[in-house]
Amino acid sequence: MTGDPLSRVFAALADPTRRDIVARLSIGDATVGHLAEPYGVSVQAVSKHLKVLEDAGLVSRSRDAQRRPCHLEAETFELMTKWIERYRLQAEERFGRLDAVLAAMDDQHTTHHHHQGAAS
Amino acid sequence: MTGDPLSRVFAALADPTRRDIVARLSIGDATVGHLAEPYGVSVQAVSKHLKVLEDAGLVSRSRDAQRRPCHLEAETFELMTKWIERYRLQAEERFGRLDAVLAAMDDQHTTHHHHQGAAS
DNA sequence: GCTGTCGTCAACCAGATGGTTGACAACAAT
DNA sequence: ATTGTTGTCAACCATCTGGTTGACGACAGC
Repeated sequence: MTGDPLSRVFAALADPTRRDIVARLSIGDATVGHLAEPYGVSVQAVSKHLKVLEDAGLVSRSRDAQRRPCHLEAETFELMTKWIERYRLQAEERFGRLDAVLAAMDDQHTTHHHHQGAAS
Repeated sequence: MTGDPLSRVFAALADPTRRDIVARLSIGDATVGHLAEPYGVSVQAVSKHLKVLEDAGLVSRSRDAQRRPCHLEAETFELMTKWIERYRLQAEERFGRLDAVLAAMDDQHTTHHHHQGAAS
């Protein structure tokens, strides 16, 4: 809708209902009606949310009779993570803490347990 | 201001001017007037942007006489990256592409070790 | 003391956003 | 062909957002 692709992605995820929709779609595809159930909002509102997510490239919709199954486009997340990592690392480096950050990231990937409070 | 912390962070970064401010602050601290120069907006507008970034926990401001040096709080980025990675990995896993994703991430870290300039 | 600079606060405005309700298109089922 | 289900479109409304201008507070220098 408005602005550049990166702005659309960030704006799309700035709403808790839309983040929740993304969370549910990460489990598996779903229809609009199915997605609308848990929230206290109308189906039209959810349809709008899905349009925002679709414009951001985070969701795609196909056809199945009168249903519109929604599918999460996970690749779009990289647009954000690339931007974030770039400036986070740059800032961390200014404090000479780059090594600690990289170590924490490696730890995060190799093991799935919660992170240690090494950052400070 | 509005909503939960995660929404505030995403909303703060949904604006290109604010992302640009973050990019500049990743190079080093700066005053409000100094940050306002490159954009065709008033100092008051930039002051508002900084308030949004501060409310999101992405920026902190100290005092130096009548100046208010702005400082990037890089740790707050983790709030986002954690959320993003969680659902991205979950979605990728559904396609059996988890191995490829993890490989790409490892590659990203090893290249970062030889830092700056290459990441342009 | 005045004067100038840096920044915030307050009021205002146009446009976007998130929600509602009502109408309707597309398809399935009877 | 009529009925029911699924979802979108359109209009409307309240609130938020990003910008403006004007006034003011805090501080440095004359």
